[in-house]
Formats: sequence, C-alpha cells, structure tokens
Amino acid sequence: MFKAVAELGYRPNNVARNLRVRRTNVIALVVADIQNPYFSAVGKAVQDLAYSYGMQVILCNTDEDLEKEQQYLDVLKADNAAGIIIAPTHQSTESFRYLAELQLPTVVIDRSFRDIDIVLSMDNVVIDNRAAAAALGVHILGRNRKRIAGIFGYGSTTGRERYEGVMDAHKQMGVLPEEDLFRFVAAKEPVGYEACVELLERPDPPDALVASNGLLAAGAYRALKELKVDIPTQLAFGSFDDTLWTPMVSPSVTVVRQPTTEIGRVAVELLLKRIQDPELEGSETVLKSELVVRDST
Amino acid sequence: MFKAVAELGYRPNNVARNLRVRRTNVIALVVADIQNPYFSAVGKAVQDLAYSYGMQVILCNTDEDLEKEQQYLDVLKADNAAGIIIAPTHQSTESFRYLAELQLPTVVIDRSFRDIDIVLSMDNVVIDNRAAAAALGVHILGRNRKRIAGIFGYGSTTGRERYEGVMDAHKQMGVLPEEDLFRFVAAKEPVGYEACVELLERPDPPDALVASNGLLAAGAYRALKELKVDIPTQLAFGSFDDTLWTPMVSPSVTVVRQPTTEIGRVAVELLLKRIQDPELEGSETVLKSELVVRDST
DNA sequence: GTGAAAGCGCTAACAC
DNA sequence: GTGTTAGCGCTTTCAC
Repeated sequence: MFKAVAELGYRPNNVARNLRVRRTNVIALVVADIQNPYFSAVGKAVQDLAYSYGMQVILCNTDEDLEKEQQYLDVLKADNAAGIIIAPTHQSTESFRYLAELQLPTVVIDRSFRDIDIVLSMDNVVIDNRAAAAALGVHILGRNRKRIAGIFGYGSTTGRERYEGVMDAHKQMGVLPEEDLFRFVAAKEPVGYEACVELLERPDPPDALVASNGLLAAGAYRALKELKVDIPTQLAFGSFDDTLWTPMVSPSVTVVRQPTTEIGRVAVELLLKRIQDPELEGSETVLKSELVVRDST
Repeated sequence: MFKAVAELGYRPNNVARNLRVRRTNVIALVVADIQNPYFSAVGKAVQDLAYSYGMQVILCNTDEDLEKEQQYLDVLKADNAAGIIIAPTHQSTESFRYLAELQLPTVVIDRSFRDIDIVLSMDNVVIDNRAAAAALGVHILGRNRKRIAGIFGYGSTTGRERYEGVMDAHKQMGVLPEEDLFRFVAAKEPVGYEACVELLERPDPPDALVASNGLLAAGAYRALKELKVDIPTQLAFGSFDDTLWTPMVSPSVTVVRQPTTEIGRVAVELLLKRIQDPELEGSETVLKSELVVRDST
C-alpha cells in the first residue's frame, strides 16, 4: 500500500496542507548576523533540535537594522510561521509592541525585555550577563590591574548589562572605574579593531581590556597583535564568547563561555510549548555562563 | 487607501497565495554544517542576496548524513520550495538521481558533478580545487620541504581534487609523494586534531602538513600547538579556507582563500534564472581562489 | 473598468 | 468503517 503510493509517485503538498490546517512547521531564527560565532552556535542547536521535532528553520539576518527586521517579521507573519526565535535589534517598548502585535509565538534570546513596560506573552532566554561580566572584571582586577578599558556592543541590553557587571567588579574590588575608557560600538570585527587601536594610542593607555562579544574580541585581539602589545604583562585581555580561535592564539584568551547549545535547546522547547498553547504567560530563563581562565589575563 | 488597508489590520496570507500560484519564495540551503566557516560565509551571502530578491532562506544541516539529506529534500519538495542550493553529501550517480527526481531548480555548490554519467539540469559552482591545491603544494615544496603530509575531507569530490592537486605539485617539483602520509577523514575539528597527532607521532614525521578545509585546519593547528611543533621551521603548515583565526594565530597560517561571497552570489543568481526557466541546460562555473602566504610556511 | 466564481490540494466534518 | 463535501484565502478567469 505504501509501496503503491510511492510507485505512483505521489508527493504530498504541504502548502495546501498548511492552508487547510492553518499552521506551518516553519520556525524563524531572526538574528543580527549568522556569521557571529555566538549566533551560528545557537543556530546550529536550534536547527538540530527543530529537525528532531520535524520543523524547518528559516534564517533571517537583520544586520541590526530595525527596518530589515520588521520587514522580515511582516513576511514571517504573512507566511504564517509557526513561531519566532529572535534576538531583537532594539529593545524598546516600541519595537516590542511591533513584535507582539504579530501575534506569533515568540521566544527572545540574548537580549532582555525585563524592563519593557508592557505585558509580553513571550519567553526570554538569556544568561547572567551582569554577574558574568562582574566575575570577569573581578578576575582581572585581582590580577593587579588598575585601569580596565572596555568595548561593548551598542544598542543591546546585553552590552549594557555587561558594562554594569564590570562596574560592579570595580565597586567590589574597591577600584575606581575610569569612565572614558569604555566604548559602546557596533558589534563588528573591524569596529572592535578601531576601538582597540584608539584606546591603546591614548597618552595613558589602560592595563586591561574587556570585549563584550566574540566579534569585538576578534577585532581587538587583531589590533593588540598588530600593535605588538605584550599580553598579559602590558595589558590583560578578556572577552565574552568562547570561539574556535580563543584557545588557539598565543596567548590564549580568557573568556566567558556562553552555553550556546543550551540556549538554542531551551529556546526551541519553550517555543514549541508556546505554539501548543499561545496563551501561556511570559517567562524568563537565565542560564549560567562560565569563566574560562587562560593565558591572556 | 494603503493606509486604510493597514488600519483595518489586513495581513496577507502567503500560504494561500503560494497554493494558488503554485510556487513559494523559499529557497533552501542544504549543507553539512552551518558552523563550518566556509558554509556560514556562503550562507551569509546567499541569505543577503536572497533577501534583496524578496526570497526566504531555509537552512538544512545534513551532518554529511545521506539519509538526513534525503529526508530534508523530501520535505522541501513537499513544501514546494522554489529552489535548492546544496553541497551534496555523496556525489554518486544514485544520490544525484534522487536529487534530480525531485524536479526542483537546483544549484550544486562546493562539490562537482562533472563525472556523473547522467544528464543533470543543474548548475554547479565550484572553485579550481585542483589548481589551488597544486599552487599551495608548489609553494610549500618551494620552501624546501620533501615530505608533505595531508588531511583531506572524506567523501567529497572536493577533498579528492585537492589531494590530486597536491600530487600535481609533487610531479611539477620533481618530488616523490609519500602515499602513507595522506589521510581522508570526516571534516570535523576533533578529527583533524586526531589525524594530525597520529601523523606527527610517526617515527618519521613529515616536514609539512596540508589541511583541506577550515575545520580540519583548526583541529590540526590545535594539535601542532599542543605538541609544541615549531612552525614553520620544523613543519610548514597550509590549509584551505581563510577564517577569522588564520591571520590571528602565531604563526599566522598560509591559506587558499575561497571566494565565499562570490560563490553565494553566483549560486543565487543561477538559481533564480533556473527558477524562471527550469528547462535550462546544466552549467558549471569555476571560480578562482587565492593563495594567501603567511608565516606558517 | 468592476465583480462574481472557480479552483489550487488538502483535511475535517458529516453522511452513509 | 468508507465516501463525499465544504472550505482554508488567495489569484485568475470570465462575464458584465
């Protein structure tokens, strides 16, 4: 019987099926840049797990461009996507309202909507950014550093929280932070490079540097090598995101390792529950990160 | 008028539309592993260009598992995907026949179907693997190396062609290759590590090593560092794929840089033409790669 | 031009 | 159980 079907060459048409049953089995992953190792690691986990549940994953790169993001969201709504996993470009009430009005099951990753003043029926999966950054800061200050500089992602709650964690570390260790050693910039490798060069060429360069994500870290590290900065003697270096290269370079880089696979897994599971029952209340899951100490600090 | 539509909250339903017009605007990218930097670079380019043409990209990770790949293909057919960009796991007549019977517009990247003995109405976008590998081999042999070892991806025409290029280099430089210094393995970081350790622990270790892709290179380089091999004095090292880390490590790594953005761009453009006219004859586009000489050779 | 009607391929509901 | 039918929301056709 199945054989007969197969031999007749019957192929089901999911488009018709999806129209009839008024749902699809496509979930969308909306992130800034899939080449960012953090997002590609999360994306891999999302895709693997989605596959095991028989769902497809559509990939949307927003380049942190709000208009592009909203265009994608409109298309996803039109395509009747089953759900969305998104790291939203802006974490403003405005843009969350836009997202909420789609009425699609949504899980927000990497960025927090804790402080948004409207009720959101969405799940939030983040890490303990502030505590993790504080731990990194305490570790570095404990290495007898007095003047930490920092390069943080601009526009995300994530970057802001990590900055605050570094401030916490200063307070905890009784060191006065130097406000003009901190930069908030676009999360791109060349931008990290530029910011690092600028900080190091000051008349009074810092004795430690923190980068708030893997792309900024890559750019900063490239600059440090090019400027022939002696790490960690002259400058201690630490960052977020444990990528392929951080253990390979000399000196290897101290990082906060995010549980990317776990983030993807939890995001998919929350999303599937929300697809089954869209009326679920919003939730926040805070996953633990891990400080991996290497030679750069 | 548009405003009225917007204010009434009308949302088009693409599923219904797609059923009616019997096509979708979804193209699928079917690759082994989106975390492989080669595929994530191509994927980024595909996604960017697809967006500009108003198309969505579905991501499928096959893990080089043929069954998983064919399951994906069945789903893509059922979903009425507009077209497929694929780096097929097996390059056998059998599996190309399976692919061809889907009757979906298809562009094959990274792997060649030059030697398949059935007529395929597909486009093929590859690089000059054999020539590129030969250039790398000639460069290394020119550094006065006599005993090159190699780690190549197993199961892909790509790995095989790169191996043959290294053989060509030997012939050209009048050096006799040592057959038992070449390994064909799964394209994964830990596998590259293992193979490298095994080659270096021989009683008669090689004085040069070539890795045929970015993941194998990462594993091999990690092993070389761990074994404290002196590069390039004791061993020259070169690989395919210019990734974030190859210029950052010490010594920086000589690589064959593939035109990933161009590969993605050409693949999408060929696919769109084929979607418009599925009867087009098959084609093969061979793009040029570039040898980037750094400190490791 | 404007409006009504058919039908894409499927599933769910209903009748037998 | 098995067979028939309505209809998901759109586009296209055809009539006016």
